[in-house]
Amino acid sequence: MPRLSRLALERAKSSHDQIAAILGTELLRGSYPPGTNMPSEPELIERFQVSRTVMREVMKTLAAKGFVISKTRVGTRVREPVYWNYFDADVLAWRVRLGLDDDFMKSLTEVRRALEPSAAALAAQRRSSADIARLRDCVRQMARTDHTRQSFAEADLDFHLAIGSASGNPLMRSMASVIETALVASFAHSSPVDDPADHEATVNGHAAVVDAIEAGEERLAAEAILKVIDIGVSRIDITRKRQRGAPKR
Amino acid sequence: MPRLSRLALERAKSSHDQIAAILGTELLRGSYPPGTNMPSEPELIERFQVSRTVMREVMKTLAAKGFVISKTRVGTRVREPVYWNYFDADVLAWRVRLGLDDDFMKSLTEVRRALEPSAAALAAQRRSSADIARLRDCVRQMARTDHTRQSFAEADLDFHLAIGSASGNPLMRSMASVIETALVASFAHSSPVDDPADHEATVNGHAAVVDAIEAGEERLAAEAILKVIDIGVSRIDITRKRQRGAPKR
DNA sequence: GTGAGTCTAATAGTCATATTATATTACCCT
DNA sequence: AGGGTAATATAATATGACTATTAGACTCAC
Repeated sequence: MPRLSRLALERAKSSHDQIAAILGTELLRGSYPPGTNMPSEPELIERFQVSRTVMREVMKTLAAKGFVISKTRVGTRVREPVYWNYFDADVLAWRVRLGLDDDFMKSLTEVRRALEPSAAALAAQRRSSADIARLRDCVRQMARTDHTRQSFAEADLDFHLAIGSASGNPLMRSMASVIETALVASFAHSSPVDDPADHEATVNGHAAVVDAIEAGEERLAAEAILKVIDIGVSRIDITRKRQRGAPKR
Repeated sequence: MPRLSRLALERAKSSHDQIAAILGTELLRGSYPPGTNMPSEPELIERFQVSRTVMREVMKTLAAKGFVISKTRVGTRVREPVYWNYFDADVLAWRVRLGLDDDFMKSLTEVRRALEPSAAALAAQRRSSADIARLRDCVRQMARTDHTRQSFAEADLDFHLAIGSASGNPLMRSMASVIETALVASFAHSSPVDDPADHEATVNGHAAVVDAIEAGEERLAAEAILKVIDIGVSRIDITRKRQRGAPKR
């Protein structure tokens, strides 16, 4: 099974995707202030050296994600950030590539702390045996001792996606798949596998979530997953402080 | 201020948007099973009687929203629903147009019950005076006695958007704007303005949320907004039962 | 037979150009 | 001055040609 780089921001896509990523990143960075116009079609064509067709399809992509809106005779206007679809795999990938600053991580964590306990509680309500089997399997994968940061991150991702599925709510599931992907990217900086004690604690935390779900204990499940999230966050904080104190590169 | 039809599903857009809406709706309805191919470009061109340019841009839009993925020589394949961007204003609008069945409303409510209390709690944490003033103003608007269903729905929408803003979390704000829009559409069926007592209770419920936020009482704010949500849900349930019992049209 | 290489054809991707629709601006007429 | 109208800039749509990619068939050596 070739599950190479689900997390890695894939490279060498079509010219379309590359340009969309470039402009999307620039928009996220604020290079084109909301309410103003993007450069006109001819300018962008000149800049990227592509045909009008490609340029237009890129703009359609950005429009579909809520970044811009094109109107005849007025040009392509940048919309207010409120309308941007942050919950989009591409957008989040662009955002991640821009850097995981503290503010962004904080926002993401807040959303996660809001959603995941609810998802876990719902899972405890429905608790189909298939879902529980899948969750158990995820925990088993996480417990393996031969993990790289990357492989552990993927196992962790699978677990949280499984929670989303087990909630039985397609909207939850959809959000989970997007948010977690971004979150897991942070494992590049700090990972439980760096420390056996941390690893064990993390695995046990996840196992506790499954236990609570299987027992149908909604409240317990919610609390357990909250604990898992907070452990992860504190690890990131610690790592950051340490890096700030003695920057390695 | 021309705030005519923020909720109304606008009509007579470009051929592009119309076709995207049609295909998007069909996808949501399940007319094209995940994993299968969409009709080929020529077929779709034939069906909609548009140029290849337009057809391709429509496909780009659907691809940008996660519905399909196009590859040379294999065609345009429908992706698994997990990847669909439900949290997209257009997608949700299509979904709403498809009908607000019980399952969907339930999913939406579950997400709302997860997110809004957190947003309110965060708002209580930060509680800028500007945000509180804005919220108070929203409540004042809701309290007006000359509301139509539509105008009340918009005032309600504004309130929940303001909560999202006050949370200080751009991701929360972004989700709020999408979810609420769909939710508010349900006011077409049942609205607090139909019953003065209901109206008053609803307004008081919202005011209580603002009070809690102003006082910095996170827990209280979360509980208060949960109550507001649940009142709305029970109204919808009651209306539905009544309609089922004695269908009016 | 089996497997590695090669060819073919189907399909989306890209390009270039022309025409049309629409909104802004400025102008003109009353 | 006001309201309609024409000029104009810009994106929207159309068309047809060419390119790139790759699934699937086909070939051939072993």
